[in-house]
This record gives sequence, structure tokens and C-alpha cells, in this order.
Amino acid sequence: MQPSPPTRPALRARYDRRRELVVDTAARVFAERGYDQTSVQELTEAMGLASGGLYHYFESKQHLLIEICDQLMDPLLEQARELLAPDGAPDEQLRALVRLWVAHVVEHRGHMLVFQQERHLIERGDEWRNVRDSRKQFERLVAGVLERVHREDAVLPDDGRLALAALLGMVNHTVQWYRPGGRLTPLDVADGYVDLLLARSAR
Amino acid sequence: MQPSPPTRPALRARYDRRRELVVDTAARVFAERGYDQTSVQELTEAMGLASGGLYHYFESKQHLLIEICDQLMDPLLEQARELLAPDGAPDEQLRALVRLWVAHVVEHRGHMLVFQQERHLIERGDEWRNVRDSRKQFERLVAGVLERVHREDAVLPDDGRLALAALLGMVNHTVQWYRPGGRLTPLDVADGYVDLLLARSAR
DNA sequence: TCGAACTTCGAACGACCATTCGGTAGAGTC
DNA sequence: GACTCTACCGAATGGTCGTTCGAAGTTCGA
Repeated sequence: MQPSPPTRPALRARYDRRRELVVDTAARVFAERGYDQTSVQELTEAMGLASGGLYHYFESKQHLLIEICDQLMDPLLEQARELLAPDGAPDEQLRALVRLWVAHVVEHRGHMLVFQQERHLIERGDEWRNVRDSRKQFERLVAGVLERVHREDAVLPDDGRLALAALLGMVNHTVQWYRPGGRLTPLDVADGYVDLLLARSAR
Repeated sequence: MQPSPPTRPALRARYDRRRELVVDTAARVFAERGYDQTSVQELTEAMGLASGGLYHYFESKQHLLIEICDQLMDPLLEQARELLAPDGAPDEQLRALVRLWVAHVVEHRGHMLVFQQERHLIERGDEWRNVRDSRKQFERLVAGVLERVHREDAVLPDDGRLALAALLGMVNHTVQWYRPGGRLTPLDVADGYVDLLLARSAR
């Protein structure tokens, strides 16, 4: 049976906070040890709960995993849409989008690593449709911006399709090496990527 | 107890061929369903063996996984070393290296996906030292070439460190989208990546 | 202060799974 | 043709794990 938040509004905030803690902790632990290799025991211990306590917030271990992915993709997609809503110069839109994206990825390191590790799960099964769709939608947004850059400047390799793959690769891979507090800020990284793509245009 | 190949030389070739089949099949199935989510039953079924048969070739399921990663990294590292042994123009060496690398990744799709999925395993534990070292060595080779390109042309963003991360991201991500028989050959892809990195230099 | 709603506990359960091992059939060797 | 090495089988085993559920403790609202 799937759990539901408390009906009394006064308790809602605490419930939500607690649930967030569960998700964030799980993202970190799953990223470190792997989803399957983390038992519910270990997981709940890391949150200060007993094993049964998890099921107060989530129907199952898998639903927790889905929530991690949703909390990664949904806000990113929404913010990207807001960013691209007003018209603007394509290359400036591209830069703003990549900045947002890199910052998001860096701030959700655990979520992102889990998302990548469990790619094979995400690509099958009905429960994963929302995650799949969100990713697809986001990639479409990026592709759209790249196409506009290409149409305006004609500087991207290959009509932009290889550029899309390259950009996805660079940004998603960031989480594997980037550590906050290092020499580069997320902004530096994002601009570095964009500069690579736009290097052939006049700057 | 770890299994050993037959002592009689006449039987060795067949044993090796069979063992290769096990590794390649496992790479494909693990990539598709995930390592932990594939039972030894399912796995051996896909090879035409009964569950116990696996242990004729591998000590454990985990040792099979290690072998998959070794068979991915070791030949790549060796070929890369051969390629870089003779002196040559840095940007030509870079191009040749990326061509080799992309081709290898595309030809070992399953191995590569498994390698990425099980990153968290690879980063801990003594059994994984060889895999870790191979990857490290390979990344050092790439970094070395990039440094030489940078020293000669001074065109890479950020002394080449961000360029290294970008290149690793692009190439490793290739396995997520590239399908043989499509519009692009592995060569096109590799050259596309290199052109992105070298775009600011005279071409 | 009382009762209802909420939160957590943790032992128990049933399912699954990696690995073992005694057995078998066939291929190679003399 | 007998003996040995090789390849594989597949039921049995021991252990682990996700999930359940009744009870206990806590917080809130009246």
C-alpha cells in the first residue's frame, strides 16, 4: 500500500522535510554503494530509521529510486523551460541553459550518479515512463537550442546532432570528476563547454 | 576454488573460445538488465548452460564482472601505448588516439555499459585494482597527448584539464547513443570530437 | 487532559539467489 | 577398449533481503 502524507496541515511540513531527508540520503548512499548493493537496513540506518520506517514514506525501495530520478529531472526541465520561454539570441540561450544544467548536475551529484547507474532500469517498465519522458523532453530542449545556433551561425559540426551528443556527454560526465571547492566553478565549467561548441564562430 | 584451463593443449582452444562466449554474453546481458538484477540462472540460460556451468569458467559472478572490465581496458591501454610510442605531431597523435578509442568503445558496447554502471564497485576493493589502474593509466595517456597539443598550439581551453574532462565525457558517452549502421561511422564521430577540441587552431 | 492521528520500531516471513557438489556423458590418449 | 581428463548438469543449501504488521511511543487539536 502506498503511504500518504498526514491530513492535518500542521504536520505536513515536517513530513515533507523528513521525506526529503530520506530521498537525499538515499541518493548519496545509492551513488556510493549502488542501488542493489545497498540493503534497506543499511539505507535506513544512514537516515537514523529502522528498516520498517522507510515504508512510512515510500511504497517500496524501487519507488524511492524513482523519486530520486524525478527530483533530478523534473525541476531541471521546468527551469529550462522558463529560461527558454522568452526569445533571445541562440548562443546566449545556449550559454544560459548549459550554466543552469551544470549547476543542477553539480548540486545533485548523488541523484545524477544514481540516474546514470540505473539507466537500464529507467529504459524499461511503466513506472519509469515519467523519468524517461522528462529526459527526452530535456534533450529536445537542448537539441532545439543547438539547432537555432546552427541555423544562425552555421558553425556547429554536422548540423548539430553530433554537437548534441557531445554536449550531453560532457555535461553528464561532469559529475564524475567535478568537486566543489576546486579551481573551477560550475560557471567556468559550463562556459568552457559552450566555448568548445562555439569556438569556430566569431567571438 | 578458481577454475583452471585444461592441461591438455588440444583442448585449450575450445576452452578459451567457450570462455570468451561466456564473457561476451555476460557483457551483453549485464548491460541490458544490470549486473545485480541478472541472476546466474538467467545469465547461463542466455549462454546455453545450466547454472552450475558458469563455475567451470569463473570462480564467481563477480570475477566474471572483473573479467569483462579487464577485457575492455587492457587491450585499449595496450593499443594506445603502441600508437603513442613513436614520436609525432601532437594533434595527429590526438586524432589517431581518439579514433582508436571511439572504435574500441563502439565495438565493446556491452563491456562499456557494464563498466559505467558498476563504477561504484570498481572504485573500491582490492579485486578491482587492475581495472582502476588501467583506467588511470589510459587517462594519463590522453592527458599527456592533450598537454602536448596545448604546449604546441596553445589553443585548448584552460591548459587542457577541462579539455581532458570534456573529451572523456564525449567519448565515454558515445556508447549511450551510437548505433552501428547509422549515418555516422566511428571515424566520423572521433574526428568530430577532435575537431571540436582543435577548432581554435588553424585548420 | 483525552483521544485521534501520526511516526517509528523491529521481529518474523517468504522469496530469491549465488554457490556447491556428486553424478554423468563424451572426448582424448595409450 | 579401458582409463582419464574435461565439460556440464541441476537439485540442494545456506544466507540475504525486501516487505509486513502489530505494538509502542509521540504529537496535535479540542
